[in-house]
Amino acid sequence: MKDRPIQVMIVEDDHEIRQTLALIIKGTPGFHCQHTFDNAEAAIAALPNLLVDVLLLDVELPGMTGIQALPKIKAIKPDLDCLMLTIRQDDEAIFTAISAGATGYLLKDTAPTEILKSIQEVQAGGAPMSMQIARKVVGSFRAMNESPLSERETEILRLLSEGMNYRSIAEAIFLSPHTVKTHIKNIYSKLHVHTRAEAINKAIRDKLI
Amino acid sequence: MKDRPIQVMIVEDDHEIRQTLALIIKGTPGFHCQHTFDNAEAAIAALPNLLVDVLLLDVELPGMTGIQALPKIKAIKPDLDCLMLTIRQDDEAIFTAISAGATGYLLKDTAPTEILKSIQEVQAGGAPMSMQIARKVVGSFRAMNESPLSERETEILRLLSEGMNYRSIAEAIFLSPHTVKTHIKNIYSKLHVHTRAEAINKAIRDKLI
DNA sequence: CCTATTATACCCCAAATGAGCGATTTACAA
DNA sequence: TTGTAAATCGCTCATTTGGGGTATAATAGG
Repeated sequence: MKDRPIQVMIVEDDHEIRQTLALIIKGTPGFHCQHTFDNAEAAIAALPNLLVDVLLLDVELPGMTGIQALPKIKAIKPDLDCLMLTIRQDDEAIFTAISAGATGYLLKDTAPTEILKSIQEVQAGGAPMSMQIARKVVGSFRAMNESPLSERETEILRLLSEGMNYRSIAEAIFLSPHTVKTHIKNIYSKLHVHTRAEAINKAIRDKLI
Repeated sequence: MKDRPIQVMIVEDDHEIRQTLALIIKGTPGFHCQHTFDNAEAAIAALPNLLVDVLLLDVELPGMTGIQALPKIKAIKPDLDCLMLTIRQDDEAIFTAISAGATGYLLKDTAPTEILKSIQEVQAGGAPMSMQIARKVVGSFRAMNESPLSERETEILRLLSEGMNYRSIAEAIFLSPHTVKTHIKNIYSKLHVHTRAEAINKAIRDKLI
């Protein structure tokens, strides 16, 4: 890879934390930190002219938040690796950030040495997360709230989502079309929807099918 | 927490790897490893009577694979933390495993000390992943393949998925119902589907909406 | 034992859908 | 300049859908 130091940029409104991080990074061989900002707006304005490998970005910032800034930053430098720093472990914020392009997500109580390690890990193609965060991320892959639908209903809903009509479904599972219709009415009722479209939408998003 | 050693169980068909792991774990203070198996069937049969905190489970096993075994294991001990071991970084397998309840996912070339660390991390509520895996997991939150649909079409498809009919959509975005209908026909054509149900199904799964 | 749930089946009917044909305008790339 | 894609608007018509009912039998769960 490259032999030059890893250029780290910091966007963090807390003066104390910002300086501490910068000092630690600058004091570590192989790391450089020339650019620090206390707000997202200034960082975005300066970014186009800077050489940066890894960005430490606070989530809770005055004015534009880190979450809001992230898409704009990625628009300027799509390949920049962004590590989010946060005090809160807010599920929503985590997933929003990751969707917006954050590569890792660290809690602010993470030890400085861990943060340095995370920066290296990001450079090496990893996705460092505080372990609490990692579990949340992994957990969201399941989120298998047990279905309110019966097996039969789930089966019918799946066929429905594949574009089949009453008659086809009835033939596929050896029922009367009337019965299929009744099941579908019950499905709608259970999912609190009134159309096929809503039912499929909800079913997929809730991982029912 | 507990003061007793962490009880680790290993299911791994490669004799070499299994013994090595067991020796390392047994040789480390705070860790115990009394139960090792070379196939999933035997492990599942024995599991109900064993005291186990963490399971190291090989993905590639003869007979029942680790992936297939995982749901059965979780059915017996829902709170058991399972770390999957694999040589391949197969996207599908990773997500299947995580969905089935794997807590972490390690590549077999992970250093033994890292594996010990991962076991501790799992016990502490984390979700250890090899860094390549972590990036895959994080990456899958985006997976924003650019859409074949135009903006207008995407907008209409979204409204469609919310259960609106032609007329409602037309009113919502100030168009003639005829136009809405034409757009929807074009959507079907682009997605290669013939019904609303299929379109919504495909759109959600492909992250178009 | 009683009740809720599930799975099954039927009827009527207004409204919505999808297939099959059109069409014009704008805009941008080849 | 000639296409091509996108966005807009129009028609007809057979088929499908969803809401409103009702009803039976079997199987749970309390």
